[in-house]
Amino acid sequence: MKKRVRIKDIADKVGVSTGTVDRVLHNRGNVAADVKAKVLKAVEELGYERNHLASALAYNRTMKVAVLLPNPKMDPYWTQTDKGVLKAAKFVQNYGLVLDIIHFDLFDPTSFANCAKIALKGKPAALLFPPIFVKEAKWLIEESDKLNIPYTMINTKLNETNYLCYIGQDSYQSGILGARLLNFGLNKGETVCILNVDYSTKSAHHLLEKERGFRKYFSKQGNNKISIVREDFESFDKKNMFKDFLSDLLKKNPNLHGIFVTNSRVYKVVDALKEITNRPIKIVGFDLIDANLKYLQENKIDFLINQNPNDQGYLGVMSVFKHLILKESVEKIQYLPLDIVVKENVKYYLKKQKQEELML
Amino acid sequence: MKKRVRIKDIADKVGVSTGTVDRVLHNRGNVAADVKAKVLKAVEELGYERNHLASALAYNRTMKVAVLLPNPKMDPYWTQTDKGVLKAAKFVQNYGLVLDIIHFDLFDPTSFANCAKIALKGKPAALLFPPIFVKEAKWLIEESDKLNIPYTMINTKLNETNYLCYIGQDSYQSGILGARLLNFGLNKGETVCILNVDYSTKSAHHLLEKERGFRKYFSKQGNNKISIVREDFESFDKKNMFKDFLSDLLKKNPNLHGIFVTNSRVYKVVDALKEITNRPIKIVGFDLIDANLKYLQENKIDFLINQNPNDQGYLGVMSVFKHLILKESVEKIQYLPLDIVVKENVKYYLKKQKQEELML
DNA sequence: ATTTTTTATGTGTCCGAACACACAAAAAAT
DNA sequence: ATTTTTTGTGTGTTCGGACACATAAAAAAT
Repeated sequence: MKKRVRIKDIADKVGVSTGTVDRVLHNRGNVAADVKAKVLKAVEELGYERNHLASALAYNRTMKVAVLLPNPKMDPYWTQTDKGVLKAAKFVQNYGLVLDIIHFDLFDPTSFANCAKIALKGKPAALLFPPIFVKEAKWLIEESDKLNIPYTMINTKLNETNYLCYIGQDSYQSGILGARLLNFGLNKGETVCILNVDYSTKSAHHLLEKERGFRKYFSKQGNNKISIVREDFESFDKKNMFKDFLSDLLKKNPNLHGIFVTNSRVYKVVDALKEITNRPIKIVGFDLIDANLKYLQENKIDFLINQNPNDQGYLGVMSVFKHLILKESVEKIQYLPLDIVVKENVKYYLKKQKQEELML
Repeated sequence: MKKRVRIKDIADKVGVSTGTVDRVLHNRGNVAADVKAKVLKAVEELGYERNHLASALAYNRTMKVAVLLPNPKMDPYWTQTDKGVLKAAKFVQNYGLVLDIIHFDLFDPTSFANCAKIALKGKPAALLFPPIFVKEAKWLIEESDKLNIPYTMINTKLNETNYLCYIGQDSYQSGILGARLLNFGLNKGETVCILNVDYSTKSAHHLLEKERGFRKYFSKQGNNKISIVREDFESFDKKNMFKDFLSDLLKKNPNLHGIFVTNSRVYKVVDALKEITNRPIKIVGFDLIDANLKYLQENKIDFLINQNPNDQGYLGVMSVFKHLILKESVEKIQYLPLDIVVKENVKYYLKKQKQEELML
């Protein structure tokens, strides 16, 4: 196995100094056209590839990347994303990328706006944030465009913006997937329910997309094998009310044998159901939170769909890394994988979530 | 965000030279006990972490890792593993790990033995191989133990060996998973078939484990809801024979509504079935090969279970990297994730297979 | 024709860590 | 007490690449 080609090797071959090769490689100018051509040819012929390690070492300056995230203490979902960011941070710091992680209040647009200002004040080389608050995010995007700072958006996509990369969940597709799984388990003539619980405006878009996907799947099948009902329940903490609500639902739909819970609150559904009926009902929900995992183990939840928010953070940072350090092109839209999780394979995904350590 | 602590920083704090700190960090000896203690304390206090980039750069020697793999041209499965290895190779070469990839003939033990000899002759710092041929592999293992060369095994585990790490598929668990999926789709009184096709001794162990897991799942359920039959078909290329075989199977089992194909030949089952019956039969098989993917898209295969052989190669190399370069401990047994793949989420896994590029 | 400016190229230092070498002080052998 | 050996410590060079600086050659301005 031949050893790696260095700048020096190219310089020797062409008969110039390393400085000149360096100028060519970085397009610093001040190189005669013919020499430049010769160098480029040698680069090609020898198959030169930059040594990113030495490069990062010599470059010896840290680029700052401002990362805006909701305070991880406020929400388990964002805790995960935060962890993913932190893990990536450790990796990229070797290459001189320093993350400036700024936490804002998930429920306060003003807090986001303030943090955005702070972020920009630090003169970052790139930005990473979820544009949860549209108005405030648009301001940030405008400023970034003016200052020519690339930004990666996660979680929520704002169209008609000039982002480097978007990383997030594919809600529509996850709805389709949920339908697919329930359809596999249900028989002709049975009814399935799309259940939105703890409905809030912030998640409304995602939930609607899931419903749209869900319905799309069945309409595509075209056989009317299964009928669909949709129900929302908002004031969710009132457990008794919820039980009544579900009892009512079951009474009205005697053939209801499947429930698609559009978010992570699926455990609450199981909680309530087991006290009011023993009708076999197949249940599909989202997210590997502890309460859900417990019921998954007990076979009370059939499938959990997982879109690891950890990855969202990790990949977000990596997109910036690829752009800034490796200077490679970045795929503009990256949807998180939709993992189908059952009791029998859950351990692999939990391990991944806990460690995700294979890459340093 | 504070900048990284260097060896120099420690040296300054303790009042010694960088050489001394270096000696402490590498346990090179020749350091006074009290000085060593002080250095260690400073390391702790300042939170020093080695800069792997600079370290690899300065170390400036390549360690060779011999990788024994079946010739990738002979088998799509091993093509994948090979790719995973190659990808990891590119990553680790920056750190001075050079892979010496040696291909042997998948069907020839002598070839493996010869390649093993070649591998050892190169005086590698570590070994990576699938111990497919037990006798020959044991010889290699003995030699490695004598020479004190660490080795990682992939694909097949040889017990009572002193391996650094084993990475492979969890066949038993994948059998359980297959049962779980079919059980979800089948109704009381229906029959399911475990079908081994293209049975060969080399894969016998894996197939038996899958069957064991499959049966275990149903016996655990304990409700006798589903009855199980097991069938083998060996001379598989004879398509007409296979059709007759399947026709016969269907006739004998009028309630057969599920088939668990224990390997990647599931597409052949679909091929044959569609010409002899229109009975609805739910089908679960393995591996994301093109022929299977086609039927997955057409809803003729319900689930494919995927254990990315790519990962096997990648993680195998990384285990050696972690051990040799990062000097971190390595998890001894790493089973590959069991991905449940349906038409609706297949694209994520294909993408992963094609690129798997997030980490350089 | 001479001076000034621009363009092209080479040289040297640095990044953080690894390790060879030099050398003093301490310990052991004479 | 002197010489030899061992032990402890500091210095200097190196890895591959980035970039500041120096300088020579060519082009432009006077």
